[in-house]
Amino acid sequence: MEIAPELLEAKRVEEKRLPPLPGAEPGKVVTRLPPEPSGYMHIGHAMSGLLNYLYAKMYDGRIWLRFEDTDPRKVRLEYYESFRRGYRWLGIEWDHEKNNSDDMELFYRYAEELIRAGKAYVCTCPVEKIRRLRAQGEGCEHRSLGVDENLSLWNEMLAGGFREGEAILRLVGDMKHTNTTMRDPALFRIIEHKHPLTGSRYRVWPLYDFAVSIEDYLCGVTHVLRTSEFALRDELQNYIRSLLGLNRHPVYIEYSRFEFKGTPVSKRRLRAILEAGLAKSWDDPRFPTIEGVRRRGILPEAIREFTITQTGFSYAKREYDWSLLFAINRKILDPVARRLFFTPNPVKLLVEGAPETSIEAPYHPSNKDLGSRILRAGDKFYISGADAKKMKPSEVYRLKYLLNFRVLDVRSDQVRGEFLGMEPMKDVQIIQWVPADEHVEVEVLVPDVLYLNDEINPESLRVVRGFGEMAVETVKLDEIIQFERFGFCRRDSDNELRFIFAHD
RNA sequence: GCUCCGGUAGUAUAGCCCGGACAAGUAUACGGGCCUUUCGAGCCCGUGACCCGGGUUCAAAUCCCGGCCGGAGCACCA
Repeated sequence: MEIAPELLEAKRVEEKRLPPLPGAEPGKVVTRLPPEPSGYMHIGHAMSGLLNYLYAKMYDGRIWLRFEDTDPRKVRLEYYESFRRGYRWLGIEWDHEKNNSDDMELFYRYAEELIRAGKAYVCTCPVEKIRRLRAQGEGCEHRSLGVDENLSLWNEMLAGGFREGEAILRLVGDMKHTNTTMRDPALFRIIEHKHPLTGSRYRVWPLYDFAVSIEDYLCGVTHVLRTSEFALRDELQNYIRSLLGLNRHPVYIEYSRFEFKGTPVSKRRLRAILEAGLAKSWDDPRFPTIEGVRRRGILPEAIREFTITQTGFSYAKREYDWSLLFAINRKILDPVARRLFFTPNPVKLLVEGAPETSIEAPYHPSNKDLGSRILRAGDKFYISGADAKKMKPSEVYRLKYLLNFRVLDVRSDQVRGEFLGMEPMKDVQIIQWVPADEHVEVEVLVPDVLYLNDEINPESLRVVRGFGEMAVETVKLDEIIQFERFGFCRRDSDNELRFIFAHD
């Protein structure tokens, strides 16, 4: 029985679904993308963002893009854009956008409300003392200050009466709580540093838990999908909201970070690579940054499918093998990528008796829409050095689409053979080639993992040079093609024939 | 150190809540075969896992206890 292939395909896609979201009602789900614009977006952000987006979509809900930008010292304008660009590239469409720094006045009002309710106090202890006391589970003398006194201290903070580090606003929590985040956490601190969006207008900045609690309420967020380092904060954030009468809490789902073997996402370790001179920029194809991953030829659809099929809400540490992502990428690429000839480390080949001719070669073995090109040939060629090296006299090979030849002799700089005919022969090794007088120089960057066994891999980027057939010039910037028997490569430069190897 | 949370093949996961058709499913990787004018794709076959020990039960990957290992948090970062 014949089954229409498109039905099979539909079934395949149908099966790839995220597990149901607890407590989700169609049409009512609201999620959020909460990047901190303090670095370039990387693949971990991408997968986490995708999860939030996909669930919003799955339940016909809405999603916010909300920048968690309340540490002026870390935040930079270019990073906001990095995230917007990254999300867009992934096909994530957000319904609303805002910054936490938009709501400073509101945060101040809520702070005052907390102080008036006797639930927050200004603490002027030195940091070390605060840390020590929190560890010991004991409060300091400021905890018992009166509301009026706290109010005037708070206003003094806002007015600039304290310098950075001299005073913070703290929540009245529970100094004995086993969840240490509940032990009178800091709500606001003073930062004397220009913010890229608000300039010098504010000097008292809310901390994460305070800003997030309020923003998640304001945005009507129903589901928070985030990595596990936040797990202990659910309780705190719910508590802050309830003190403020904001009694609608999201469902929290936490999971371990998404990391790839040999490819750290930590800024510290990536910077070490940069400082060691092993990479020049954050968009290096070996980097897990979105730009790096994109340059490497990974498709957004692949990341999307990967997130849906290979991901789970596991707390256990995980380290994905790149091959898992490559396999998906390859399956997407295979039916649409043009096939071209490339001869790395080329060696000359002379086929005695080969006629002057030209052949038409399809760009794809089965996808005819991709068209074909004409290759002209005489008796002189270049073939891949690796192929030449394997050849032994009397062996028979076929230059793909062109002719068969028998090896006469093999030297390090040239292989000589005799022409055996044009028609394909059975059980003959087929190799790629370019005409000796009609080819272009091609350079392929081959990225590998940055770290091997926890140490910097000094050979994480290889450069392969060789000759490509003339049609390589028709490959557009960003187009991903397959150099036959070499691998899928993306053109990385507009004016040079420089490619980046994705995977085989 | 303290507090949480985990541990299913090399890797990533399904199953665990509600114990039984799980002699553990899938993907990837690996091995073999078929197909193919690519060492790619596709198709077929195969190797490979419930951290350890005890307990509960007719029955445990699933429940309980202990151990070991791993992760996260213990910020005036997010």
